[in-house]
Amino acid sequence: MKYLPLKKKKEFQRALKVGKRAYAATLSVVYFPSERIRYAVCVGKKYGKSVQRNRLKRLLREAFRAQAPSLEVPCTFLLIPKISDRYAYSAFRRDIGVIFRKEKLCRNP
RNA sequence: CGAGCGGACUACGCGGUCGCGGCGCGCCAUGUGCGCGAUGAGGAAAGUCCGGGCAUCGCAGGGCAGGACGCCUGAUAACGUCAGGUGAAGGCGACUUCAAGGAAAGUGCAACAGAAAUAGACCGCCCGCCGAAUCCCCGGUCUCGGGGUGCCCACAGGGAACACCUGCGGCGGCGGGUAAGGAUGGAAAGGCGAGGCAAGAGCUCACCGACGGGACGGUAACGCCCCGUGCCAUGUAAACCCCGUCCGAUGCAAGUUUGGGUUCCGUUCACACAGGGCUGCCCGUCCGAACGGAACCGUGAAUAACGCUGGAGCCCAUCGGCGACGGUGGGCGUAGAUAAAUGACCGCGCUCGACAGAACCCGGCUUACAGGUCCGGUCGGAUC
RNA sequence: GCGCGAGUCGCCUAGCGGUAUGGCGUCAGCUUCCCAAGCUGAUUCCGGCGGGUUCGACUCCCGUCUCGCGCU
Repeated sequence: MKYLPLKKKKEFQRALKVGKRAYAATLSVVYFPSERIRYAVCVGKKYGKSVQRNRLKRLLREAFRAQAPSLEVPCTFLLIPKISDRYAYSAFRRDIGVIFRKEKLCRNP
């Protein structure tokens, strides 16, 4: 099962317009229900140079991929990390799980 | 052994599980799919500072403007790059650094200090004349008037004399000569020594430097030697500029294909000198259309495909060359994304892992960088 | 990706080869019963950073850092 990325600028604008927002310590999430599980990460130039940005995107994708199988309701997600000096995989993975439970999107309470 | 110099290379490794990009093959039978296989960032991929390829502008032509470069010879597709030399500067040395043409083509600038700044004469030195020279104040304004200070000193000779005359010297004034010396400065009209002179001065001479000419060596920059000229001309051209060489513009968001069809309406400029393109301007040259709105069918539209990676390619051997590099032969197939691919976890090892992520492609430059490996010189110390 | 521009006092600026100008601010004094306003004086920058050219660089040249803008 693949998780599809969002690509077009219009899709991002639509998500930001209709989606619900949820927050955790290391990142924010915008989501709305859709037919399949889709996601994107938002990492602009303010997060650093290309090496730092690529590293951040890899960590977010890996954390999302680890938590996604527990989802019950298929949605489209935008992952927006908070700016920091150090980014950790374990913190992203934990906070994504926290948000899923808080928004009642997964089976295990 | 210590210190230092130059060059080349490398950029954590191995195993396992789950994932990512495009590619190939297979399957389910077309979707926003599944499986297998090999493959997948750099020495700087960076900054975008130069040079090219490639593409479009009809051709890429001439001139002006503008820009870049600047010792010589070579390498190269080209370069502001590289190699080998020359010169200058630094270092005991290995070696390093240098935008290194022209200042008698012209213009500009040179603060402060200093007597004087691109030329000059304040002091000084010397010669001549003078001692009612001269200096100060007020008025006037360029011919001056009034008031005050002031009739120099020492020595020698003549002389009755402290008068007066003469002489040497000092002090002061005026006129002239001079550019040796003078607190400065980045720079003071070649330097230094001797002769010469009233005092001085390339005025004269030796040496060094500079300039001009010639011979020799070198492809050349240049080196070296000889002869001549007493020497005139500060610095700055990364100030304007002059000389020589080179440069058409725009850049893959270039550009090509699809991006619809029919009907109607409107605007602009034309049927030769107006408009538009090539170019910032001129010459020259080319073109007949361009744009906007409405209705119906159709519709993925900053999209899709191409450009997009086989190229001045990389590696090895050999030959030519001091070298950059070139020739020949053999081998290799090596990212191609587009919200944009290398990660997470576990185990082991060690020196505990820096700077950092392709976006059309190459050649350089510059900048960032934890360490590690190899090679070749140098200096110092000790021992033999 | 490609092409441009700017960094001067705590803030905003001027100047563009000769040790940096003005305003706001801050501090002190005068004025007032006190405050504000006003007046007077003082304080503050060695020029984003590193080299080079020059006697001398904020200024000219090169490199670098940061910030900003344009092209779809």
